[in-house]
Amino acid sequence: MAAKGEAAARVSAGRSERRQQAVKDHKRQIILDAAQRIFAADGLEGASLRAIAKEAGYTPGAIYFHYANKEEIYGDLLAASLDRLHESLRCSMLPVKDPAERLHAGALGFYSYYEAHPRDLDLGFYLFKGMRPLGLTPELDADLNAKLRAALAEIEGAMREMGAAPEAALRETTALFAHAAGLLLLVHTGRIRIFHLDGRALFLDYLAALTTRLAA
Amino acid sequence: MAAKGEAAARVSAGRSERRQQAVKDHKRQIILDAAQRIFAADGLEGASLRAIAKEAGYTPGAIYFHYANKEEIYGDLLAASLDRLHESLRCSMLPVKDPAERLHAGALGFYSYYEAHPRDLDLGFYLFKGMRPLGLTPELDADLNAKLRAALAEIEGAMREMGAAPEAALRETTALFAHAAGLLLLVHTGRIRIFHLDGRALFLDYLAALTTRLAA
Amino acid sequence: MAAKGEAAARVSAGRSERRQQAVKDHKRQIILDAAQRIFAADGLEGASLRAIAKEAGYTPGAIYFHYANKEEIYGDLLAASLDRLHESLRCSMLPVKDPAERLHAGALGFYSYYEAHPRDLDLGFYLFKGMRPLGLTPELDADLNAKLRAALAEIEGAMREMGAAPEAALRETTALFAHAAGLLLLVHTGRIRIFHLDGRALFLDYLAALTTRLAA
Amino acid sequence: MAAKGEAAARVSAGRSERRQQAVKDHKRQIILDAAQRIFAADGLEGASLRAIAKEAGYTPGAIYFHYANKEEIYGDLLAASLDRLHESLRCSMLPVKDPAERLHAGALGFYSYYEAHPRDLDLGFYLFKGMRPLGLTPELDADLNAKLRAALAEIEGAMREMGAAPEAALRETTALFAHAAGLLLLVHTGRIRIFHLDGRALFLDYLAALTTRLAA
DNA sequence: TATGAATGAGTCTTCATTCAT
DNA sequence: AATGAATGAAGACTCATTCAT
Repeated sequence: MAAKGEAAARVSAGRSERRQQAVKDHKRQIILDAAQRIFAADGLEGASLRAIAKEAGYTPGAIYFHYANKEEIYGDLLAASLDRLHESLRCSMLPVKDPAERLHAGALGFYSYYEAHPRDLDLGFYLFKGMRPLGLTPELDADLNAKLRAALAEIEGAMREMGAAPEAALRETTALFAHAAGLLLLVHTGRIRIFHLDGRALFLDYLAALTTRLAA
Repeated sequence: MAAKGEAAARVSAGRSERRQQAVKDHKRQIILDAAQRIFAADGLEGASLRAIAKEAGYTPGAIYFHYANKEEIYGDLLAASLDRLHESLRCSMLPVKDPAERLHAGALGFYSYYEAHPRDLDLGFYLFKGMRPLGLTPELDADLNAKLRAALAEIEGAMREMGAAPEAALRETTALFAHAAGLLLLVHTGRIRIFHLDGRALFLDYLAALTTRLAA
Repeated sequence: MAAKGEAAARVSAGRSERRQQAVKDHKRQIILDAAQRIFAADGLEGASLRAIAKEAGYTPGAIYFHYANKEEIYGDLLAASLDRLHESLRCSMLPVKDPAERLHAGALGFYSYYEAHPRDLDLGFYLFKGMRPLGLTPELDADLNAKLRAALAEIEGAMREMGAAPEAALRETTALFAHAAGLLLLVHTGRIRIFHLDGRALFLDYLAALTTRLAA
Repeated sequence: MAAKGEAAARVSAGRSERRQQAVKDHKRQIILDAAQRIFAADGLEGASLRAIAKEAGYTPGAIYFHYANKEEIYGDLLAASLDRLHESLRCSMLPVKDPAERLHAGALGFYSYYEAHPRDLDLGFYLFKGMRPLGLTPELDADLNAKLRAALAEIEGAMREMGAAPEAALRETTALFAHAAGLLLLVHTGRIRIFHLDGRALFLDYLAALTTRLAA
């Protein structure tokens, strides 16, 4: 009877644990959504923990039960953003059969995603405020890198299907990433206006040259 | 004799004015240097007026005699950086006769400058804190843009000497700028490590493709 | 039994809430008292949030948990003062039966209150720093005006009992208020000394004339 | 010859001194006018020495050659205001023959002056920030009091011509002053609106009662 | 006489974080 | 799990005043 009871307890504990975990995740999500809204409205610097807490319907102190600190929220926010990016790429590439066209779709999808969500790019690079090793734990950092790689792997894959060697595909994907990021920086900071040019047009130019290169 | 005395006085006044101006500039320079150091150590966000003043050997209030506000210091810092960039490009391009080689020298000089001075790139883009266009007055902003364009004009010129049409030269210069910026972002944030690649090598790849393109 | 428990819980919750509210009010009171002391010592302009916080045994930031800003403290201070005034008037008028005598008691009580608390009058008029209507929110302002009117209504009531028409009572009350304020200004600034006269004596003269007027 | 030379020198010194004094006064006047403008625009608290200096075309430090400190400027400002008040009263009373009418004209002139120049009343009472003996030297204070008395003496004189005993005239003048000041306080702070009454109308009521009193 | 530079103390307010309850 | 309270350090900026030149 005792064993039975224990087993039941264990099972019950398992269920209860799972439920608790679900509740926990849900609350984290609520905070995350609030952070996203605040962050979208006020930017990285403007978003204070107080504001996020308020938006989430919590007091500032309560946040610390769900997140160790502000950086962790940012990490989660970035992870979610990268997941959305990945999903977006998948959706736009999946229906396309031809590898070259798939590459085109994916690359443009990448550019478009960050064109539409400037803050997300900001978030992705916000560590670049002077190299301070701040924030993110190595694990979290590794996790974020993996997510980014996973998203870019879609594009890399298309290149390989086009016949690119693995190293070449990696190099071109990285270069593509850098090019898009650089252009978006110009676009979002308004610096592109100096040149009276259009970021998307320039990106299409780059894509055209890339396709030629890969075809050769 | 009276005339002579007046003339002397005028000259003396001119000298004194010039001296005063020189002293004034020198003081601004001291503050600017201090800002540069603080800024290099703590990043754009971390650099406080208090810290800058302390580093410069001033009280916070004293700064306001030389600069109207923090933004103005940033503006000056960026202007100085762009001037140094321009000077650096000129030095590395001037001795080179062949246009293609000059382009190569200039482009690499551009990349190298920001590779060596990560904060300067950060400074150049620091408005990208979430799209708020705040900060720099329109005049200052225009001035800074002009300085950037002047520096890039060196590279643009080389392209034109290689036979590129004006619009093409502008497009390619902008793209080059964006590509370098994107790569440097990857490098400085350490994100390049995800791909186990070298930023400079990637930039050289880009340059090679560009040269081919312009030659065609 | 469950119902009973719930009921108990509800009661307990009610008690706890009430207790919390009491604690909150108490803390506000502590700050208010500190503000009153600082304010009495250094005047309205001299009283800084820092000083108030220190006097209250708080850090400056802690004040903002209890008050949104400095103005709100002033508002509370003034509200408390007006309540004390009202209470004081009630106490001095209540025991007096004869309307004329009650008016006399009330009016003199009014004068005496501000004679004894110079800063409170200052507080009441502190918006007069050059007509800028800033400060108090409209709601708070309305609330304070209501408190003042409530206090003066005691005097107005006595006038009406003496047979004054409503409009006359209002006019005379307002005039009485103005006269007292003007005299107190002369007294507190020491300007009354120019005339070698006594403020209270002058106020009694005014009261005598007023009584005659109302009797007619 | 020596004597003659000395005399000439003395005379010349006298002239030069007088000229210097005139220049000095003129510069003080320039500062004073600037202060008046700034002060009218920004109020007592808002007017900073820097702003006044700038408005006067001086640097802050230069002000200290003409005024010992800010308070002294205020003192001069008040003195000038009181002179203007006096002049204003004289102008409005002089043409009126009948003493009762002259009193009326003077009293209303007094009210009107401060009604039109709210800041001047503020200035006159600004010491009332908690009794601090700040600022004005005893001599300056005495001077200002004399100016005020001189202005009010016009009104006092009219009362005496109406047959009032000296003490009664002084008392009534002081009371009139206080009444006007109290009403103006209510008007300028907007507090009069609580009562839905008009300051000037109330003052006229007061004047009517006063005239009756003095006629009796 | 005037400037330009500097001081030093001060202003109010915001922040991420901690902790007793 | 959450609150309400509090910390303490920091933020940019302003002030009247002084003083060498």
